[in-house]
Amino acid sequence: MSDRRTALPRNVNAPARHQAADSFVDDRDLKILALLQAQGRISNQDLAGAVNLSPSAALQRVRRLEAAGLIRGYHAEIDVEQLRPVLTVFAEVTLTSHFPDDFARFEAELAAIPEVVAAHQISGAYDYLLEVTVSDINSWRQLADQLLGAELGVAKITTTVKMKTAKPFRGYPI
Amino acid sequence: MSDRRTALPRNVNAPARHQAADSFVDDRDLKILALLQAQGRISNQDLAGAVNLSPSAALQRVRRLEAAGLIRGYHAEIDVEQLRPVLTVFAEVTLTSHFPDDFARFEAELAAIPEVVAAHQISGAYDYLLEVTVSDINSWRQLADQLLGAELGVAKITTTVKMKTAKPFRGYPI
DNA sequence: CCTGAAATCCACTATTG
DNA sequence: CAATAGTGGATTTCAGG
Repeated sequence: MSDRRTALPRNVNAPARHQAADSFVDDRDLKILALLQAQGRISNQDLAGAVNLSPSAALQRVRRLEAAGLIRGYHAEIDVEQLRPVLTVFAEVTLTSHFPDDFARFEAELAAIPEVVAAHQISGAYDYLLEVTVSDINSWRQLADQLLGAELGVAKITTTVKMKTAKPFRGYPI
Repeated sequence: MSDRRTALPRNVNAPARHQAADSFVDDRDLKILALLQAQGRISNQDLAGAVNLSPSAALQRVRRLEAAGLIRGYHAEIDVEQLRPVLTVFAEVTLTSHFPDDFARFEAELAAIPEVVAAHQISGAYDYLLEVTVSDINSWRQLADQLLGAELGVAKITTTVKMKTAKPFRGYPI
């Protein structure tokens, strides 16, 4: 299990650098990022060819982008619905109090629940938008009750049921 | 640009098979899927070792999972915020009429807008939940106006601004 | 559906420009 | 920073059970 290709430096909570970092990211890097985002398992040779570089130069750039945290990892896109029935719900969660500790405690709980596949803190009529995948609506009711009763300061949960995917996520415009 | 590893059969709109397909997916396949979802660029050798198979047998299974559409593709996870300032908004969209053609037309439009990184048709107080990445709130206002004025039958858009990621999407529980 | 060997291809490392 | 060339190792194919 050596797998050096996926052992990326963590660099968590690194400050966002925006323009400042752009000096390190030229057009070729952007093309590399776009290609890897679309085809995460493209061979280094093909990648190099696509950006008119030698394989060694391309590999050097990829390693630099990984080390800089611009590439956070590589993932296969799995069609879970072929594995088992999936009900996806979006949950709008409101907390009762809004001290930093309250947010942190709630987010730690979210991290521990695998069915919560993504969560966003938002600004508006509620506090968090959760994307949750469960087997059926009863499972969601149980999970929601659990969140409400876990002394996490959850005041309210509004559920929206997903019918179908209108546009699947396939990466950001680069 | 041979890259056979990413040239997957499309198999779009294949019927969901659920339990029926499970006869083709054993525990080893599930482990392979989970591993590739977490580490999309793991070497075939390491993958084979992790599931106690020879490299050729592991590769055969991966190819079968790709052909069956269970693996839809491979993607690098990019930290766009290091590239440029990003404002993410969630837009709740209501259409004026709800014939199949109206949905199709609207979804075709979404597909053509790169800033709309994901879209879900939902059941509830509105019709679609959009995840949109723009540079700032003015860009979003322009884009929203464009959607409202494009004769797409968009009746209403409610915007929620994302503050930060509470739990990043890193795949589904398998 | 697996193993194991053989062949091909590729990642990775100097070295040099 | 990039190209070239080399080699060790991985991917992939194929024969056989």
